[in-house]
Amino acid sequence: MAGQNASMEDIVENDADEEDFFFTQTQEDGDEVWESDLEDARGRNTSSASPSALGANSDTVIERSGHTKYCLSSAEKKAVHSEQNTSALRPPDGADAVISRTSPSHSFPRSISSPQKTASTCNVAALDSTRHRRHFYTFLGDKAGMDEKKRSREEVERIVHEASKNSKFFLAQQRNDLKVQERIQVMQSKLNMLSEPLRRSLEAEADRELAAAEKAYRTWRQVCVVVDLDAFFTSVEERDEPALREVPFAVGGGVISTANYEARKYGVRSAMPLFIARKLCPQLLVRSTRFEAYQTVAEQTRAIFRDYDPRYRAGSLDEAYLDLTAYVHAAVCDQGEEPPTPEEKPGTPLFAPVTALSSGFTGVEDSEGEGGAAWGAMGGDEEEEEVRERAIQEREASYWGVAERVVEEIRRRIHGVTGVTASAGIATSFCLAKMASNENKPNGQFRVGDVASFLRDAPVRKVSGIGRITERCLVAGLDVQTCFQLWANRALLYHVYTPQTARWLLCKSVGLDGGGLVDPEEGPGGQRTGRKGISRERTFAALSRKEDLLEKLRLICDSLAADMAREGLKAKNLTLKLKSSDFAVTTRAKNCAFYVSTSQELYQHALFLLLPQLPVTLRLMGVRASHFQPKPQAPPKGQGCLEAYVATGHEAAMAERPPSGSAKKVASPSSLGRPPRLGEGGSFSTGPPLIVVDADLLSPAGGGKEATRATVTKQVPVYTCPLCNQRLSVALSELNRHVDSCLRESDPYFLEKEMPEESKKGDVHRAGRKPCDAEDGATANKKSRRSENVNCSSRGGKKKKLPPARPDAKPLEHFFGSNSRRPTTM
DNA sequence: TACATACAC
DNA sequence: CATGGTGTATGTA
Repeated sequence: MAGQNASMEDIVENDADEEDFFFTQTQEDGDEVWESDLEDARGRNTSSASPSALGANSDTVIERSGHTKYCLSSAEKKAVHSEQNTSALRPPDGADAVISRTSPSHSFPRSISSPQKTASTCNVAALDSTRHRRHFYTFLGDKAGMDEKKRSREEVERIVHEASKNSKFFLAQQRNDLKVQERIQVMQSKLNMLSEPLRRSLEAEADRELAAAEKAYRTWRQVCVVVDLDAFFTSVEERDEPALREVPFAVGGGVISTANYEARKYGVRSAMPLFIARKLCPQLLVRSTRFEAYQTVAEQTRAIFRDYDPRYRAGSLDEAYLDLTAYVHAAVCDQGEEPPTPEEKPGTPLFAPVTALSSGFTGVEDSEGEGGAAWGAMGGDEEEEEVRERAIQEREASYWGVAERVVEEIRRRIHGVTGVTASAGIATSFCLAKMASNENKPNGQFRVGDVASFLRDAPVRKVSGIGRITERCLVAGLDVQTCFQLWANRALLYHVYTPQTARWLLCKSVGLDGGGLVDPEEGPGGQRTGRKGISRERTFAALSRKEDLLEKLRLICDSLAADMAREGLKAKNLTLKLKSSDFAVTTRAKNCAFYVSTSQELYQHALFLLLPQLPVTLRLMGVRASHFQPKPQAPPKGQGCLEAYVATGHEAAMAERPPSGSAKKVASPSSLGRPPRLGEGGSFSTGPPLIVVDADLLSPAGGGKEATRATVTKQVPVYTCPLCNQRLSVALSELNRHVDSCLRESDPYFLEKEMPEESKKGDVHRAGRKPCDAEDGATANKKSRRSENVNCSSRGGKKKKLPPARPDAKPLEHFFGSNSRRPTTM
């Protein structure tokens, strides 16, 4: 990837402040977005392709420094593909630079590029002058497709900038950038205070942890493979309509999901808004997504993966993690050979021989001479050792050769069955395989042979899990750009990051999975944890009017409830997400007293979270449900509600209850003073909002966990208000009043339904709770909104937590009023 | 627990 | 004119 290499150097070396804007990069090299991780219905049927059926006809093999690259066939190969990063293979000059930058004497004490500033004194201009601008452009990915560029990188930058610079989005990005900049300043001042003794002890700690991680995770024989479908969405479309292949083409809606390689030549990228894409490439052809088709293809590929690793993990529709160790071992044995044993290559700290590195030592392949001793002591009979060594290397080569042919076969089969090409990475850990899968796409594969040389010059950003922000912190804060530098500055990591994060970074720097943080991509041992949450969110043209916002909320809740019903989920925790028209994001969460699942329940609780935030002008709302009710797996027979309640307390009783709908009266709903409305099924969006207080919501929660039903009925009951979670030790009539007041605040239509018109307004906020906002009444009356009243500019002032029972009126920050009444998009 | 952030895709 | 949606995890108070 000569082109890629050039761009990376561009990024790394070009500190010039030639641009007067910075822009955050969202996603540099993902091919696809918008792919939710649909349930991987991994079957356990392990039909197995014969290992001996390996394709032995790889067309292209390029081997250097232990890395091997395969190409399916040159005819199938896209033109954009080119050489791999050669700088990683050419240590001398690059290595020198690296060493000098990271030698202890340089890394401590830290020199700081800009004068010490407290975070509060930062301003855009000052930050601007010290900025590595190029990191912050959006959509300027350095992937293949740019090397035959019809548009130069500079041109793309200019166009993107032009289209972005006056947008609210852009301003929001700048705000976020400032925050990150403050973080970096904090990091730097922390580093300034790092004493040499402390640095040494941190380094020792880092080395201890790394040694432990090496021992626990380093493998030399595990065949980890990451398979990734190329430009997935567009590839599927192109398969069905080959003419699309020849023209710049993308799949997406308002935002590009995937651009084909033609379009990428123009700078069109995933996550790029369509209007910018059109500026870059006016003739761009855009289609909307056809998820069913992609899903079908994904399932076809998964059937193939299962043949090689029944425990494979699907990272997404277009990505899978396979452990081919067993398969490859079997294949090697089938060839009448003997796979190398683990003992033949004991794990060794990767960068440990620093002195060897600085003197040009490049790793295992250089097993002759003095450097080799660092990787495996050669003792005793030298000649015998050499013979043994050679035999090992032969078996080694054979082993990985088989692995590469297996992966090639997998890719060939994928292409044959689905018509879509795939790229793959092969390595001894998944994080390395993941990095490698990007080395040689499209339609190529890459094996990490010599880990040290692969990582030495690898930009930290290539590590899955190190994103834009972390990269910036590492580069600007620690002057760390490559994985090797990450390792070399490990003491600093332990100083500025939490031990957990530092450990994780350190592990990645040497290509180790694990390290404490759970990697969503890799996952420990292929364990699949059930889903933790489910959410729906929607962007729309900015809205201010209360009834408009509530309408959106209802639609979202309807949709979420449908999804939850489909999966049989009931949740106890709800999070409301708001994005104001200026792109500031706020979340508000609450625990519900009881599990909720219906649209009505979701709506009531979400409303309770939303109302204290009003007035706001929003462009997005979302609701997330989490803390699910445990699924009734093998429900214990004969154990009724009561026993469960007594045995394990209220929670267990909740869990044991039959699904909604059956008898569950605890407190009479009719006692609320008005007729119960609406049965179970009705969709919320079909009628006006209705208040429904499920009988379930009003169950008494006794004075303690040990309380039984019997005692509850005898004592003064303690109720939990279903909306505000307040525990009330009151008579039922008093409870009813309380609930009414909660409802009054959470449902603007309540009064219309319950009271004569006249009495509405003055009565809205009487229940002893702080009014959400003085304007509520006006809002409900469809008055047009003043906008200048809420500009609460206090940055940095910590928000007080909102006690669920008495939410403060807390308008969103950066409220920019808007009276836009455009038709909504939902 | 609640909230803000970061990340992947 | 105009910048997405779903899910996971961590840091912090």
